[in-house]
Amino acid sequence: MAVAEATPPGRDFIRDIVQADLDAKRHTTVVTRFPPEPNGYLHIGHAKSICLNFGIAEEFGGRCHLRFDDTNPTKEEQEYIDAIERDVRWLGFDWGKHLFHASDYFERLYQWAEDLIRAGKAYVDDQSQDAMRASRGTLTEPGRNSPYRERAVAENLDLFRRMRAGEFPNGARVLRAKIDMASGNINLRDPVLYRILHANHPRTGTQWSIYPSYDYAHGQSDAIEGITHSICTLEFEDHRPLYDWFLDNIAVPSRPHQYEFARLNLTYTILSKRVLTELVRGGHVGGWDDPRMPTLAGLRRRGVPAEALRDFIRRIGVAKANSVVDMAMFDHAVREVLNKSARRRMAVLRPLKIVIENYPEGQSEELEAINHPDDPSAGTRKIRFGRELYVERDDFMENPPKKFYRLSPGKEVRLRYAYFVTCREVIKDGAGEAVELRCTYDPATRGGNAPDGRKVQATLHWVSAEHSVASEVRLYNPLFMSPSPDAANFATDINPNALEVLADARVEPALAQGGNSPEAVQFERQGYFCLDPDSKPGKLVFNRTVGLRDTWAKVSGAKGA
RNA sequence: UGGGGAAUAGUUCAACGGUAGAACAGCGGACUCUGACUCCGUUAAUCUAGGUUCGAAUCCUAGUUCCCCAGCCA
Repeated sequence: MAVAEATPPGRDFIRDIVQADLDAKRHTTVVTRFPPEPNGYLHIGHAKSICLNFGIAEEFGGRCHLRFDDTNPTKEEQEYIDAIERDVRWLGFDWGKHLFHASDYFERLYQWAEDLIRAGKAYVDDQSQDAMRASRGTLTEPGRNSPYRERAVAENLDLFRRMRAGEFPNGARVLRAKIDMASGNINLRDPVLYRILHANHPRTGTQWSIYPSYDYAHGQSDAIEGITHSICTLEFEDHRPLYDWFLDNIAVPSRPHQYEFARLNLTYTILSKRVLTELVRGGHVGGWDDPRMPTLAGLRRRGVPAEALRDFIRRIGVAKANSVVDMAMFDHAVREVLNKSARRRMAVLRPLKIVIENYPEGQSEELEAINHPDDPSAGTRKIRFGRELYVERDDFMENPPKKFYRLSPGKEVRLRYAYFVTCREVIKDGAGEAVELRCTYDPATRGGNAPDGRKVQATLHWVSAEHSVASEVRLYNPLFMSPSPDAANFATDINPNALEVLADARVEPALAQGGNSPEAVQFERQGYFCLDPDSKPGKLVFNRTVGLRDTWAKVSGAKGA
């Protein structure tokens, strides 16, 4: 069961159908299923399907099954099975005892295939794959009947049993449904029900040497489980007549119906298992859980809360029109959740040293900082102030443009929770790069307010040079440079700056306490971050989940940091 | 040129013969010890052409554009 959503679930055409079926008493309970093939990791596109299927079951008081569509042992692995279960749970859904596999039904599917043969509705075809392709016809021309199409029932039965017994090599024969080689719908041109595959199946081992096709297995599996609404993506729309054909020609225990919706697409993102697999295998990313990946594992490691993902899915709705959702929509959903929950901390990503000349050497003091501006119960913490500090390099400009509110020579700003400071002098290296600022502070502004009421334009985050902790910070940008990347040429579109490693960041000591808790934090004025599992006791690694909205970056035309 | 789908603000989704609305993005402003958050305001759409109707995004006709299908993948 998912945690309660802050906002009610949306309405969509599928929920309307479910409601109508319930109203018309066509069903008493709703049963849906999420049917992943364990040949890769789940991604954000699957999250849409998961939220739809589990969400509907929950809202209408029904149930949702997790069913592995494991009909192709040449592509499926146990690692993926485990990852899928982990990811669905993390997303916030529970299938209870309703965990199934298409392979649970192999024997029944096989018997039904024999039934079809006996009824003269299926036959064993000896044609080569090429010959079959050639006789299938084209989009505009009908196909031709196989020379084996009128084989006697007894011979079909014998050959099919021998296929099962493993007497023939891979590809030697297939079992096909006898439907209509002239159909305008190519799925109905005598589709393959079984192919010979001498392969080791993650669950059934070498017990089988023939495996059912997706089309043959899916609807019947639905029927066995009593699925009422079998929800899938648009590309299966023209498989529906075949889905129905099997259910109409086999003595199935229930009669499910298939409905199709448009899959999710996101700007700057490719959601194709083939491409994601290649990204991993080709070493373009660190793994399936690389935070640059749109996988649930990657998003989780990046720090995206499951709640934000669910909320995002709810916002984008469900329809039948192909669409591409703006990544900004996703970022917004993430920020919305994190803004409410994340504790505030200070961290300097690209440090620039400042020395407070009128602050006593060898001295430091504690100041109080609040942990969450909108949640007093989050409490406060102490932060250390001293003579030598770090501020963000981007917060200083020697020759600032008009609207630059931050530090520049002669300018006074506030250091958050601390004092007003004024930049007096810029120390540069040989290349003319500022390496240190000499500043003064006003002791009367302790805590951040001036008794004389004078204002400053900016408040900067900072850390103590002595007390802060050196850390690594990893910033993430879109994996692809193009807003609509082409899956066929993805390699040339990979963004070389998708991962930016900041090796010399300095974070306030509070971030080094509390061990490796994955809790999300906000680095003030920067974004939301979480601890990466690469962190070690002496070396913390933070991932930027998403940056804060940055109006200044837009105004200044700076590239997104 | 066969079969199956889809077209509404920049984007995603509503409106189910009766005032075209929301969210995100954008723009302007208020507030602010985060150029964040929050709040206020605002720009902006029915693929085209006919028809039916008192009234059409919705129904009809004809077009246009886009997506999917010729795996022994799912």
